[in-house]
Amino acid sequence: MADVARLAGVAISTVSRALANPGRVNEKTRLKIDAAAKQLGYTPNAMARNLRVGKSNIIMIILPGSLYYGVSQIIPQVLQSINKALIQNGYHLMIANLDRDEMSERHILDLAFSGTVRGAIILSSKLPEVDGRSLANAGLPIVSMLLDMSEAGLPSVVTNDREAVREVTAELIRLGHRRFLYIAGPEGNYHDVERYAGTLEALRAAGLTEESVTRSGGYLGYQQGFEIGVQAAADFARLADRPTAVIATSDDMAISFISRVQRMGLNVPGDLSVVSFDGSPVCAFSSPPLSTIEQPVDEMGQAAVDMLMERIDATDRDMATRHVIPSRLLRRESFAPASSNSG
Amino acid sequence: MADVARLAGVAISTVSRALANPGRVNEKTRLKIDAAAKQLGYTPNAMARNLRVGKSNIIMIILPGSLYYGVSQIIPQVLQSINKALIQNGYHLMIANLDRDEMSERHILDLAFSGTVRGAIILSSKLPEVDGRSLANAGLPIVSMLLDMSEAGLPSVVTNDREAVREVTAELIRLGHRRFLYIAGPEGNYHDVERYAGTLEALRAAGLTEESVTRSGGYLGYQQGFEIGVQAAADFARLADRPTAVIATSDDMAISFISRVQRMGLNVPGDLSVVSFDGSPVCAFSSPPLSTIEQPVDEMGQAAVDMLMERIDATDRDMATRHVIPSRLLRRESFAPASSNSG
DNA sequence: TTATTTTTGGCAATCGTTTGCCAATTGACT
DNA sequence: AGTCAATTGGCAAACGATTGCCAAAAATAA
Repeated sequence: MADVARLAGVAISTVSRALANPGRVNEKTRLKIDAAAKQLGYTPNAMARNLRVGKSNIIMIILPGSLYYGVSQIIPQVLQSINKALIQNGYHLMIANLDRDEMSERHILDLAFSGTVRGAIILSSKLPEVDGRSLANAGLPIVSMLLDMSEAGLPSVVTNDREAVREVTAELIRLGHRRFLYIAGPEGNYHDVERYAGTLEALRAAGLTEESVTRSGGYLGYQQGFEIGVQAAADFARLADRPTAVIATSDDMAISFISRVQRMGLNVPGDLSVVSFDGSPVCAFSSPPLSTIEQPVDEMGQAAVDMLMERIDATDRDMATRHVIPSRLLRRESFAPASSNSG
Repeated sequence: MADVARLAGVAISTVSRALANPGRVNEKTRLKIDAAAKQLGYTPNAMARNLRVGKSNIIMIILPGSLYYGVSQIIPQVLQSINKALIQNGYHLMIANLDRDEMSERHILDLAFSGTVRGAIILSSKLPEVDGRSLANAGLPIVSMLLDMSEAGLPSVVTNDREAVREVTAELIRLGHRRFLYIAGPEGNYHDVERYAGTLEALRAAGLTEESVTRSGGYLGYQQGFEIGVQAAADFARLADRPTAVIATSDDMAISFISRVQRMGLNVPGDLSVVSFDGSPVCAFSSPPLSTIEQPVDEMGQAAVDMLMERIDATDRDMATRHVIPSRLLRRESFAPASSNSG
C-alpha cells in the first residue's frame, strides 16, 4: 500500500480512504490511486482489513450433511443464486456441511466463533450445538432457507408447500379423482407436514375425508426417494381399492414409482395420474412427461441473501419474519381426468 | 486470549503456543489452557492469526458458471467430498463461480490476490484473467479436477474417460453390435475428445472403421443434455441403416433419447442398446435401467485435495502431474446382444 | 482578495494473534 | 546436591490494513 501511495504521489492514508470508502476522497485523486494500484497489481489484503474493522465479509451456508443425490438439482441452484447475490453485496460464500457427527458441528461453530464468517444461511432444521456453544448464540445473523424456522426465532424464506399441494390436489379432485396415494418423505419433517396438510385441506374443502388418501413412505429420508417410490408402488399394488391419483413429495419418488407401476402394466396418466414436487428438468423428459411443482430456488436464494443483509445492517433485533415465495406447477401429461371405470 | 491466560494462570504467549502448535507445550498445561478456553467460550480469532502467519486457511473451488442441472449430481458430490477432505486438513472451502462475465472473473482474482484464499481447485477449462492479472500468476497452488489440464501446467485429477469408453465399446462389439450412434457434448471439449477417441480406438481394434459410428450433437453444452438427446433421436430416426447401439456422453442425453425412441416404438435393449456416462442414481430407475459409466467423484475430490495439500507444502515447484482414477461401468438392462435381424 | 469549505498529509493507535529472544523456573536424572 | 534439558514468562515487534485527529494545502465562494 505504501508503494501505491508513493507511485500515486499521495499519502498512505489517502490511499486507504480511496480504496475503502471512495466518496470521502476527490474523484481525481481516486482515479490516480486506482491507476497506480492497477499498475502495481495491488489488491488490499482482505484479512488485514477485516481484522481492523472487526468484521468478516464471508457468509457461510450450512448444508445438510446428507445431500440429495436424486434428480433434483436444488443444491447447485441454491449455491449459484446465493453466491451471485452475495457477490453483489460484497460478500463471499463459504460452505459448511452439517453431518450428524460432532466433528462437523465443531467445524461450523469454529467458523462462527473464530470470526471467520459474518452470517449464515442454513438449510437444515437443526442448529449445530456442542459442549456449551451453540450457533444460536454466536451473535451471528442467520436465516433459514427451504424450511420454516421462524418459530424457532430464525427468519426464514420458504415456498408455499402447503398451498401448492392443496391447489394441485384440488385440481385432481376437479378432474374426478376421489382416491389418492400420498408418497411421503420422512414423517414429521417440515415439508411432509406442510404438504400432507395441503392435501388434507383440499380433500376437506371438497367434502372428502381423510379416508380417501393412503399414505406411503414416511420412514426414509428424501435421499432415498427412489426407494420410497419403489416401495410405494408395492404398497399401491396391494391396495384393494386402488387410488387413481398419486401425489409424490419429490420427483425421485414419482420417477421410480412410475417406472414400477408401468412395469405392472398400468398406464400413466390413463389409469393413474401422478404429480410430484421439486421441478427437476428431467421431468419434462420422462415418459410420460411429469407434472411437478417447481421450487423457486433462485428467488429463494436471492431473498435469503436480502434478508441476511438486512439482519447484518439492522441495529435492533426485530422479530423473525417469514418470507414465502410461491412455487409454480409445471403441468404436463402425467396428469389427466380420472378414467371413467375408476370413479 | 489474555483472559484465558489469566484464568489458566499462565502467560499469554504460552496460551498462544498451546493453541497454535500444541506439542511445543507441556501436556498438563495444555489441558489447563484448553479447559480455561472452553470455560470462557474462547476461540482464537482466525483472521488475526492468518494475518500474522501470512497465510489463509481457505481454499476456493471454481465452478463453471453454467452448472449442470440434469440428473447427474456431480457438483454436490464434489463439494461434499472436497469439503470433508479439506476440513481434515484444517482448511475451509469457499465457492466461486466462473461465469462468462468479467465480474465473476474479477471476483475470483480478488479472492486470489487479496490473500483470502490459499489455493484453488478448478473445474473449468479456462483460468480467470482480466486486465493484466491472471489466476495463473497469483502465486496460488491450483489443481484441476474433471478436466485434464496438466499440459497447461496444472496438476489434474481426472477419470479414465477414454479407456472407459473404449472398454464399453469393445464390449458392445463383442455383443455383436456393428453400427453405433455416438451422442456428443460440445465438440472439442476435453470429455468429448477423450470419449470419442475411446470409441474409435475400440472400433479400430476390432477392425471396424470410423464409418461404423455416426456422431450426433456437438454444438450444445452438457447443460443442454436433454435437448441433445432429443435431437439425437431425431437424427437416429432419419438414418437409413440404423445403429444398434448408442453411446451417450451423459445420462441426460441417454434419458431423453430413450424416451423419444421408445415413443417411436423401439424397444431398449431389444432393438437398441444404450450406455451413457456419469452414473447418476436415477439411471437405476429408468425404463429400462440404464447402463452408465460412473464417475468416481468422491475419490477424485479426495485426490484433488491431497494433491493441493502437496502443492501447498511443496517447496519446489515440480512438474504438473496427472492423477487418473478409474471409473466403473454400472451394467444394467439397457445393454444387450445385438438382435439377430439387425446384424 | 478574503473567507469558507473541501480535500489531503502525517502521525499513531488499533484489530488479535504469532514468534523470536532471553531469563527464569521447573522437572528429571546422575 | 548438582547438572542438564525441557518448559514457561515477559517483552516487543511484527502482519497490513483503517481511522480519528489536527494541521496544512487546495479548491471554491463571496
